[in-house]
Amino acid sequence: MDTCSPKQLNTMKDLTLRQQEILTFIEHYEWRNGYWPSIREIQEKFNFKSTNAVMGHLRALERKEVIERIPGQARTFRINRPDAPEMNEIPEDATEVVDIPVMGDIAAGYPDRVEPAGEIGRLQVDIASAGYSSRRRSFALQVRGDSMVDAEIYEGDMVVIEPRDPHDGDIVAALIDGETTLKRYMKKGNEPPYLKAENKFYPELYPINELTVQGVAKAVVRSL
Amino acid sequence: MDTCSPKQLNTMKDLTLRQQEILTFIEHYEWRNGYWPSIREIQEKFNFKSTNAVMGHLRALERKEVIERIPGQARTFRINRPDAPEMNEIPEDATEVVDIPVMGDIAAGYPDRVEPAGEIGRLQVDIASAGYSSRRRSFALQVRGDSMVDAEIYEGDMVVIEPRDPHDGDIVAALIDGETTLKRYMKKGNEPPYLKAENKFYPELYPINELTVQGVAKAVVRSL
DNA sequence: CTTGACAATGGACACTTGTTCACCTAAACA
DNA sequence: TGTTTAGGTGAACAAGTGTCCATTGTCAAG
Repeated sequence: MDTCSPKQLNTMKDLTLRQQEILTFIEHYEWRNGYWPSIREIQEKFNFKSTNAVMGHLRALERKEVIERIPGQARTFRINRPDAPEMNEIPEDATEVVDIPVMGDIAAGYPDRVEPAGEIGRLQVDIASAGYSSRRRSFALQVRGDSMVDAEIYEGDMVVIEPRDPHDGDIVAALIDGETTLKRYMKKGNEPPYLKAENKFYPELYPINELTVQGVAKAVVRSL
Repeated sequence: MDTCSPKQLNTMKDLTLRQQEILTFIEHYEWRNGYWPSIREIQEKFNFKSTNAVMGHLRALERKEVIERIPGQARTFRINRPDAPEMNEIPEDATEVVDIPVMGDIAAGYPDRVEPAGEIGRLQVDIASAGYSSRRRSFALQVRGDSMVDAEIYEGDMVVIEPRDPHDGDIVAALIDGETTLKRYMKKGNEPPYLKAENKFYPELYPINELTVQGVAKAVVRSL
């Protein structure tokens, strides 16, 4: 633990491959399930024959201050993410911000299979303005195409989707022809609902059934 | 200014006062700590003499489908939000999103730990102790004016600012005339840097000094 | 009065889960 | 060559924790 080459510090990123895998699994598990994994669940995931294999890694992660734990208590983790560097004064009209990891791959239907693709980057979103209500299981989609330009949503933007039933006028993520696209959900009175592209050059209407809508767009995020 | 409070979102009508209290505590606890409470922690909070008092309420909440639990497993809850039915299917190209619940009105600073004392506090939550505590020095600004329309940033958008040193071409939050505004930071070669509005009708250049730049815009968020 | 929902007590039991001790292997140093 | 570090096995223990039993009391509705 000495080493002491001047620049060498435990800067959070000198994790072993194995340690990184463990960490990723823990974070991912929590996202999928809403609660943290137990030691033995981690053990099982990595086919360890002993819980102590997990313990070793957790101790390492704790030593490197990547995670925090409450000794003796079940399924209690805390992930330490790096802080932004300190700088100038914070404006008074600033609002608090959410940290959103953008993960590279996700399983088709998020059940089990999530291999450590790791995160592509992190987005930070002001939560109050994003209007989240669902704590987890929201996800982001990257916009392809120009079908929503009239709503000022452009190619490459990230759209935060919250799974829930749409109301008239909502922008929704809809599964059409096996692909997820953004459309505006329209439902007037007792008429059957339909989906509509927000581009005057795409005056298409789409039929809709129960399973088409995957969620409602809550916010647009454009990374700069 | 909507405070992103957890309990307001599920206005459970058929819940007893006591059940509502329990539910609120569970949500609040998870909020503060990043993991769920154990039965006995709930018991202690309400000064029950028996864990079975808690069990009764939890069973009731389950029966009313307000919460879900995994039998026999510790600290595993799932809150059924009224407006969020079970997700249909997650698109394959979805990216993962984790959000942190954030209380609204702590904009002016980063308050120290505010314990809800005996009460089920509704006002302020210690973000720092939340599981995801992260780059909490970042902040968001709401855009006023049209000085950045050419960068497709419109009035009302939220811009996420990360406090750090700018590079050429970055969009920055700058303190000009006592007000924080968005400008593009320009620095070519050895010439002194300057700030520039992204609107062809505002061809202004602003002098810059060390303290002007408060941070770099990382993302634009538009609430839908 | 009876019934049923709601609220709570007290104690006991068994599974879940974190933790630890002893011991092993392989690679990296120095 | 010994020493350290990362990674792992195996078994066992104790605390954390969910669960269930039997009982008591209140209160509103039928």
